[in-house]
Amino acid sequence: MLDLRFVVENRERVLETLRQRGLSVEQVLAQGDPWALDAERRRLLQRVEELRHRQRLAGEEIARRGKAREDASGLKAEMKGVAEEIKELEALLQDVQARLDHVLLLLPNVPDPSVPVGADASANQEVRRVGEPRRFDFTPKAHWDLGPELGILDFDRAAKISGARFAVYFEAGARLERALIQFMLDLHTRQRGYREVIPPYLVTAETLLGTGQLPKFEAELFKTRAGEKDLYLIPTAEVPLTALHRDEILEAADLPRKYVAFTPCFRSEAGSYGQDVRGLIRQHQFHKVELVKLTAPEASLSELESMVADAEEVLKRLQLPYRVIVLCTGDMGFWSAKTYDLEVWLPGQGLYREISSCSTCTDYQSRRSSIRYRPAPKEKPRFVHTLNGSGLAVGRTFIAILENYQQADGSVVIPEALRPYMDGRERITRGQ
RNA sequence: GGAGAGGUGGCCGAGUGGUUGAAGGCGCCGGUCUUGAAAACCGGAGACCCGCAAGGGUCCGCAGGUUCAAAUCCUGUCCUCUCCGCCA
Repeated sequence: MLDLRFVVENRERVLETLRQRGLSVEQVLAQGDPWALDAERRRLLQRVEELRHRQRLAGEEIARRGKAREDASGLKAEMKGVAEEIKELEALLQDVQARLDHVLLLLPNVPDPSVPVGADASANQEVRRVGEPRRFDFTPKAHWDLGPELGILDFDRAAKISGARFAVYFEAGARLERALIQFMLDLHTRQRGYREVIPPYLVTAETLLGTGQLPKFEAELFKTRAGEKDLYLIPTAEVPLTALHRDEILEAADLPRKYVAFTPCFRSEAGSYGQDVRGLIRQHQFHKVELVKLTAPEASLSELESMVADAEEVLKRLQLPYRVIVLCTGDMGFWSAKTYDLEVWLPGQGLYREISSCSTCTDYQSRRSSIRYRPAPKEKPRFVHTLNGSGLAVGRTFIAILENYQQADGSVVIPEALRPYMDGRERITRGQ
């Protein structure tokens, strides 16, 4: 969430952010006016603190008179009234605070000044293109044809077992998926300085509140129930990784903190009916290697650039053509201040498709989650900046390999970088 | 799942309802001593929030309750540990 003080002091900027993101100002303010609520909160708080101070002093006096065997009944009676007044004011305060918190959670992050302003994806800007799309002397197929034909992907049986938006991987398919995971983890841990983590895949509502998925995006999540307990399946490892240091104060020397995790991700994809229904593009369950960094505010933007480079390195080594896009204000995620997408070329579909998204969330998540660091000994703690990025989405990388490395006979050549992870195998062919 | 124990400052650990924001120890910081360090001795310091400051407020897992007053009493809840059962 945004800093209350920032909101109070930068009313125009906050309203502008809502507009730039294509959100309705009226609709958000209908949930509560943060400026009016804050004024009310201050008024109540001041009064409560004053009474509490009186109560404390009177307590000491009563104790003193008790020892000295003096009468304190009048003071006690008076304090009873004060205690009641405090209770009443606190109830009011709690209500105002709750309403204020509620609105604050619904305000999105303020975009970085370098982000292009625009209403939707059409205002996104291409930053660079890397690699040349290969020329085919035959018509390249889409992975949803290639995979089943090779016997390594089975959507029909997945539908039988679990319904739409699931896939079964067989043999070389399963092996390729596993090789990609291993390859990416090795790259990020050995050469890019990330610490490997296996986090929980089920998290509490509180954790999701900290990263921003709740309360606004509950529909996208799978919720589980076991007895009295509600837990959510993670939509991305960003959630547990960012939450690792919730309620902690880190040392400046510990920054940047860099984590990489391979996890399955679960998304309900509510509201995407009819979109990307074929193939692996949009599944309820998919694999991702996720990068997360906690940094000092000053380092945020440069760390974002280097994170994008980390994700790009995977594509470069797999020799997949891609482009880098900077998302405009209207297309960015709710809690992001700046986002780069990597889009890989998919010849079977003739388009560039998102395969990674790297963002800095500045202090939006760290404030919600209370993740701080101490700039120097004795100094006041400050909120860290949180960054996250896919490094990469494994399923979509799988797609890219199938489509980019397909041969006229329907086989798929395995990129050299992956061969060590597949027993030196060079090619996936039907029936092997 | 059953039975029990417990959650206090960076860590360990004491705490009779009222100068206890909290003894003591470890660790930490400063000093004495030493060529330097260690040891020893002396002194200092809880955290967070608001505030330029003075100062104020909050915090003994969390949330309620009793009371003039709660770390201390009551209720609920979460978590941890031990034993038993089950299980990858």
